[in-house]
Amino acid sequence: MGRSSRVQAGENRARIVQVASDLFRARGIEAVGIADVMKAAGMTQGGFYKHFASKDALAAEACALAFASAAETWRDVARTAAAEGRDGAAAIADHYASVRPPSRTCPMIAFAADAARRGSGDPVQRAFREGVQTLFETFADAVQGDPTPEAGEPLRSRFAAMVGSNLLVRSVQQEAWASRAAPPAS
Amino acid sequence: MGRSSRVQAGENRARIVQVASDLFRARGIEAVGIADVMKAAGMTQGGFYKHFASKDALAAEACALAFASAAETWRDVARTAAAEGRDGAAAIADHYASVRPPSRTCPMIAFAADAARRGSGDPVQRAFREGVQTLFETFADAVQGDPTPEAGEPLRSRFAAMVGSNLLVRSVQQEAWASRAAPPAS
DNA sequence: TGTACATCAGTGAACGCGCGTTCACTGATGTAC
DNA sequence: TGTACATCAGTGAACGCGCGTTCACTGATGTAC
Repeated sequence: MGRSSRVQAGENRARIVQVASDLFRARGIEAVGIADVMKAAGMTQGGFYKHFASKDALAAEACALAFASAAETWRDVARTAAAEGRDGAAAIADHYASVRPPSRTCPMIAFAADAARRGSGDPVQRAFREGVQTLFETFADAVQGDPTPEAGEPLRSRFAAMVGSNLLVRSVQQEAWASRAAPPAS
Repeated sequence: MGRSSRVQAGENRARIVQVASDLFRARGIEAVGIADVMKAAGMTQGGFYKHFASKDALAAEACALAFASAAETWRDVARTAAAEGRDGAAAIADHYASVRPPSRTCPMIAFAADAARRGSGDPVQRAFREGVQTLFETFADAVQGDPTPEAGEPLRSRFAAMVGSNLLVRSVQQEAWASRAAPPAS
């Protein structure tokens, strides 16, 4: 096999990021090797450095993609709920509490420990910070169309409670920590 | 240097667990090596396996110690608050939100990702689950003496919000995510 | 209480392994004329 | 449109390195008499 076309190379690069995003979410950045990622993308590990300067550079892009993917799902959930007259933020919260496969673990939970241990200039830290901001804004936008804004409970607290509950459910692995019944929605 | 006395050996073992607990909380289990732990405990790495069957076995004990240490601090905080007529649970929440050195990172946050990725039979997972239970009970005990139990907000939600807020503050590294002003208390 | 011996906590070097990264090479793709 | 050459995406093996773990050894501690 010789050189791929530029279009193919671009597709290969995108697939590496996509596959890495899923693997890092499921198993953590440290626990996944370059060889694992490249194999899952259908290539050999030698070609990795034709696309990325380092594993950290890939991690930053994969982290950003995970947040972008989650935000898009949230928007869909809120839009569907709004179309049915339900509260978008409550729909997001319900969706968020539902069980998902490891590759769809909330990126805030999957990458929090890594982000916390990296300096503020680190590219992964930056992707994490921007990703949290995006998710919070998506959540806030969904609540603004709500005709019954529950006064008194600041939005950030609701958001934090949602995240904290999910963290405890996933890590303790007992449903007792779920804040509400998980719907079968994906 | 030859053999240590049984008393000294016991002290050495306890010091290894204590030092590992701090290092694992600060940097994560994977990022800390046996050699790091032993060096911090004032010994060489060869002696490690005279005390523990594996790194995982140490991790489980270190995790349990971190939770026990946190729970003891919470009890002190609640006791002091109660003696001054303040609400114990609120005092714990204030303390919890305060900035601490990395070695005093909340064990729920430091070990959550690891615990979530381990099976339910794993010793670290077990230590984590029991530790969360202990912290929650400590929190609940502190609130029971509260003459003004805020009705409507379940205790688990308050607890989850506290944890989620802390997770976001530490990982995003921006104080905007703090649920309340952090007091200088240690 | 002393003495001779067995035990075993701790040392320091080595082992195998998997990791991130590098590199010489290949051959299809892209470019210049 | 064809042809000759340069480019470079991908291959597969190798490189150092640090990790968890093992091991032969040491000598103070603990034990038996």
